[in-house]
Amino acid sequence: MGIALCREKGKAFYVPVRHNNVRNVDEALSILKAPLEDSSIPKIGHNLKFDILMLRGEDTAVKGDLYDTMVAAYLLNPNKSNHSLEDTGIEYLSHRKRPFSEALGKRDSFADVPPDEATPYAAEDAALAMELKEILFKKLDSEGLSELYFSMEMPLIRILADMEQAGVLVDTERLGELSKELERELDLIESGIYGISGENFNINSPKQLAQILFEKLGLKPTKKTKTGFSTSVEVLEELAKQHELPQQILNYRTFYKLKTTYVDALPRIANKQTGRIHTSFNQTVTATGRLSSSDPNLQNIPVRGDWGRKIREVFIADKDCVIISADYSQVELRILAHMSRDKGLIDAFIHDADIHTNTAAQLFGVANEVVTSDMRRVAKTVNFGVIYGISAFGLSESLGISPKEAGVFIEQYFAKYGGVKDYMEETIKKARTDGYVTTLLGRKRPLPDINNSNSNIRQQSERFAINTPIQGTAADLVKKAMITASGSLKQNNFKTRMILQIHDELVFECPHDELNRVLSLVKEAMENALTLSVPLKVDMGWGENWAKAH
DNA sequence: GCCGTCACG
DNA sequence: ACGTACGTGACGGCA
Repeated sequence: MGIALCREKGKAFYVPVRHNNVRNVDEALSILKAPLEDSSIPKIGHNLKFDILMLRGEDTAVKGDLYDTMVAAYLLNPNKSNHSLEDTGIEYLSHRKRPFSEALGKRDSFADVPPDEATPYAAEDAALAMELKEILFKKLDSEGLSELYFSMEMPLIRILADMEQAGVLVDTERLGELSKELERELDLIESGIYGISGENFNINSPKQLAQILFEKLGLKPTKKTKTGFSTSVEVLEELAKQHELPQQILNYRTFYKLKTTYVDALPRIANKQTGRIHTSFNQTVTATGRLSSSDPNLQNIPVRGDWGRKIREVFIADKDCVIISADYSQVELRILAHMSRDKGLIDAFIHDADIHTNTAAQLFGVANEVVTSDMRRVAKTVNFGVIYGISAFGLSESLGISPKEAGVFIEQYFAKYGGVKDYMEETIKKARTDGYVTTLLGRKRPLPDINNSNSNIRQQSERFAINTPIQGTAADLVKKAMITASGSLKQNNFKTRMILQIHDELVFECPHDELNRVLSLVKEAMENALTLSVPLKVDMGWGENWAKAH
């Protein structure tokens, strides 16, 4: 690896750091350390979080303003699936850059690329980033996205680097025990399945499973996929009413998923010395402004059921520390209340009502006191549906009723929440004229198909138009809370580290003696991240592991 | 490399 | 008649 530098357009250099077969690398780094740590010198680069983390490994801080062309390109169009330097160069400069894979050739690491080959490649990177910076940051300005970049996304870069570097401690020994437990469980279920089926087959093959279910046993398929008959949860749950096999398949799938994706995968990734897992928090992936997490994804760790608890118990705090979890209560519905200005919804949140019970009372025309759990379940699904850009079909699918019946619920909802109805119509109308939608803090998502003549495609964009301002504003809010919280932790010289973000939840690792002060600091940062027309509510918990913090 | 499936918010 | 809930990432199977 190394650092590519660019002093002026067209003139760039490559400084090898830890590059194989190059001597004087420490000398190279020592020359660079001063300017890198000089906070009056801005730093330009594509994916600066990577460089920051790499240089931290060389005991070098990167100070000063960060002009990250990857993050800039993302804000300009979050719909794009990748914002690589290659693609961004082509899009904004028609500059066809030599791809990284080509420079790498058959070698495993860039550090093995001979310096006389690595230099022109890396220098091109640096020069391109420098050229892109001029264009992209002018464009951010003209698109009204500069404020969002400089006050939110830029500070976030270092915070995400901190979180990735901190990592999260896992009890690898306990994961080993859980793996054995799951192994035994799976063996048992597997034999049972073969017994019922009368033959051995690959349970993980949807194709072979479909053959057994729908041909051998003659069960009636209820749903199709592109490739054949579906064997998904909904289908198997339906089939379970007629035959004992589908339920066993479901049990098998659940345990298999937990074992392969979490229990067996996590210890492989954990640092052998420290036992900590270091995810990547991706800042330029989602269309709505959320973060994503990968390698491993720590935003989809199981939480439901006994096994969810067992798995979250392995995410533990270091010696003399506790895990703190702080999550926003109903944040998206509160944002909907604020943005729609719907009187009933705002009123419910001001009085801290149980929002789903409240909605149920409205939908079924009864008093809150007589709302049944079934009515509440329906209302909860409707509330989710509203945020997703509700459709009769979608609601009918998730409630297991006819689209006609679902349509009645939707009509009833809009009759009671007229503000939400008007807001949605206005949002779609504005999206049609503008060609994009925005969040409360001005994040944009272009909707190129909002006027498409194909109604399916157009309606999909209409759902994006409804959902993105809500989901995206929630993302803005959490990011702002992260910046405030991490700033306060730093200012007070706390040892507490923010270690995870799961969309509406922040997780901290906190020494015992800081606990009370950190609890109030975090709550303050999160509940006051934005001032809305409804209060923001944060639930907090703490304990020796992530399960107990909930 | 895509598909189906399923873990999370 | 068509095909639809929003946003992700990882796994195994299969071509």
